[in-house]
Amino acid sequence: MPDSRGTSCISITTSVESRRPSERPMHKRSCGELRAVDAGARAELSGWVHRRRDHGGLVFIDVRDHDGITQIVFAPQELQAFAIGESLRSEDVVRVRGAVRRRPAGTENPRLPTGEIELAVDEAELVSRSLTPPFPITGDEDIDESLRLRYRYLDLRRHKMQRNLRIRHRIVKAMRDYFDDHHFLEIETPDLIKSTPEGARDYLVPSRLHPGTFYALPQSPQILKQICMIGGLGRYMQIARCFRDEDPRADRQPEFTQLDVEMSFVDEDEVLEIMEGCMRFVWRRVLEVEPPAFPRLSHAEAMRRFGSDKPDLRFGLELADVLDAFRESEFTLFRRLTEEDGHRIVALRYPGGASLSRREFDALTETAKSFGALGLVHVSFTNDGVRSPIAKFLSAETAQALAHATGAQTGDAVLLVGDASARASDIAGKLRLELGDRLGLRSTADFAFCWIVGFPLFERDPESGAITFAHHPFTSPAPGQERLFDTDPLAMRALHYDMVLNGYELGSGSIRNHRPEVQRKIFQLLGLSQLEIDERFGFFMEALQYGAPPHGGMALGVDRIAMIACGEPNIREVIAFPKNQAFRDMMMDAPSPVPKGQLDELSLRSTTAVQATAAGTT
RNA sequence: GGCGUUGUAGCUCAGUUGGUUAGAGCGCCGCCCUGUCACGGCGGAGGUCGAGGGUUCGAGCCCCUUCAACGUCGCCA
Repeated sequence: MPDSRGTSCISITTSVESRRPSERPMHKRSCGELRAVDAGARAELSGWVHRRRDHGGLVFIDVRDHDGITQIVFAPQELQAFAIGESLRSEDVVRVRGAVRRRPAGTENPRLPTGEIELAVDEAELVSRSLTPPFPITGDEDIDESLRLRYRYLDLRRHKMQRNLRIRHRIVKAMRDYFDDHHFLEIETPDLIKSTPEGARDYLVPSRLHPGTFYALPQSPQILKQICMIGGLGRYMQIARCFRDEDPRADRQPEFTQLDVEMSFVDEDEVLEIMEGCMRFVWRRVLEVEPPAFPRLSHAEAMRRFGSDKPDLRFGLELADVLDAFRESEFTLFRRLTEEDGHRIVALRYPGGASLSRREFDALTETAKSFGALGLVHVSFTNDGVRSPIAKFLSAETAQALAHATGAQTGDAVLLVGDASARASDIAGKLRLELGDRLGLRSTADFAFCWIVGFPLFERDPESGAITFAHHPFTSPAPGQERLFDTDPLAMRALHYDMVLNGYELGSGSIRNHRPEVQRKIFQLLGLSQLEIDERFGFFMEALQYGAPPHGGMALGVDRIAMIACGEPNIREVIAFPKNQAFRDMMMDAPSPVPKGQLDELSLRSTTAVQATAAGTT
C-alpha cells in the first residue's frame, strides 16, 4: 500500500511537470506557437486582448500570452462567438477555439512570428473582464514610474518587462548550471541572524519570544559562507538576498540579490578564474557573445589611467599625466602644482573638441565644477594653430607636449585638470565618462569586463581620520604584508579583487583570514576591544580555532548584472517588484503602520505617531 | 538630509509678454464598416492645470509654502 501511494504521487508530479506543448491536449496552444504548418488543425488559445480591429462584419483580435501574439478572427456566421468577439476590450481575458488557417494571400503579417496564420473562432468564452487599464500595455512608450509601480501587475504584462525577467531568469539559471558543473553546492543561509554592526546599517526584526532582543537581516551571508568552509563544505554558492538599511540612491534597493560564492584551499588566481569563467559562460549562453579575457589592472593603475576604481573599458581616451610639461610654465596656477608633491595635472583628449564654441566650453567647465573641479583648462588644436584661454602662457613646446601625451590631432581639444592627485584623478575620470557619452562610445551592446586587484587592506576614514577596512574585515593581507601591521598598516595590500563591467562594479571578493591571530589583529587595528570582538564575533573567532581551511570567494550583484545585460539604465527594470526611490512599495503601500496589539506582542512602542490607517487601527 | 528636473484629460504631451470658452495625439463611449494588423469614417464624453496661500482688474503662466515622482550628491563590508 505505501508503495502504490508513493508511486501515484510520483506519477502525478511527473505528469504535471512534463506537460510540454506536444503532450498537452492536441488543440491547446500558446499564443506564440502556431505556424503555417499548423493550418487545418483545431486549436484552443487563451490570453489577453492585446488589440482589437472591429470591421463591423469581421472582428480581428490580437490575443497575447507569455509566449507571443496570435491574430484571431470572429465572423458573423458564428453567432455566439461573434457576440463575444464584438464585446471584447483591452486586457479582457478570453479563451477561444477554432480552426487554424493560413491567412488569405497578401494579408500575412511578417512582423509577427505567427503572422502567416490566424485562428477562425467558432467557440469563445469571456473568462475575465478588465477595467480600462490606467496605461497602455501595448507599445513601449515611457509611462510615469509611480503609475507603473502602483499597477505593477499590468506593467509586468508589457513586452519589455517580460523580456527582462526572462533574461534575468536565464542568467540565474546559467549561474546555477555553471557552479553545479564545477561541483559547488547551493546552500541556503538564514535570513534571521545576529547583528554585526559593521559597514552598513542592519534591518532589525524584533523577537516576540525574547522580548527586547532582535535578529538582524543579513547584509550579506559573509560570515555564514565562511563558516560553511570551516564546516568542510568545500565549494559553496547561493543566489542570496541581502538587506541593507542605507539611504536611497538611484541604483539601490533595500533588498537585493547576490551571486555569493566561497571556495576552500584556493588562492586569488583560482577564484578569479572560476568567477571569470562563470561570467563568460553566462554571456555566451544568454547573450550569445564571447567577451574577451578580462584584463587585470591594479587599483593604482586604474586610478592613474582611467581616474576610477571601476573603469569603463569600452573606450580609450585614457588620462595622460602632463605635470612635467608645466614645470617651467608661465601659467603659474599649474606651475605651482609642480612645485610640491602629491599633485597631478591630467590631460584628456576630446576628439573633435576644437570645434566647440566658447559657450560650449563654459558649459563643460560647469560640468567639471559639478564634479568638484576648481576650473577646467581647454586647449584646441585647429588649422589656424593652438587656441586656448591660456594661450599666452603656452609655449609651443608645451602645446606640443600636450598633443604628444594625449595623441591629440588637429581638430581635437585637450582638457586639463590640475589638483591634488586623488581629486584630479576623480574629476578627470568623470570627465572621461562625460566625453564617452558625448561621443557615443558607451553602447549598451558592448561589454568590457575587467578585474581590479591590489587594493589596500585599510584606508583612512576621511572624516574621523580613523583606520577602517577598505573591503571588509575578513579580507586577508597579501603575502608578506603582515610585518606592516605594527609599522604602517595603511601601506598593506590586500588579497581583494573587484569585478568591473562597463564602469559598474559588479562585486568584490577576497581571500579571507583563516588564521585566528591575523583576524584578531585586524579587528584590533579597526579599534575593537577584546570585549567587543567577543560579543560581536566570538562565535566566529571560536570557529576559526577548530582547523579553518584557507578560503576565499566573491559576491556579484545579480540585479546589476541583469540590468547591464538587458541594456537598462536602472535595476528597477529587472526586478519584478521593486521599491521606489524612497524605498516604498507603491503597490502594497509598505512600509505601513501595524495594529497596536502587534507591537505589544513584540514588546515594542513607537516613539513616532503615525496616522493610523484602517488596517493599522484594527 | 542638500541640490536639480518634472507635475495640465485615463496615457503621452503642447499651452506665446499674465487676458475672454485650456488644446493635440492615443485611449474611452455611441453609430457605421467583411481582410485589418498603430484598421478606417462620423459623433460624443472627459480638466480642482499636484495641494495651500499670496501678488494682480485678471494666474495653467509670477511669488511663497507644501506634497509626490524621477535624477544627483552625502551615505553605502
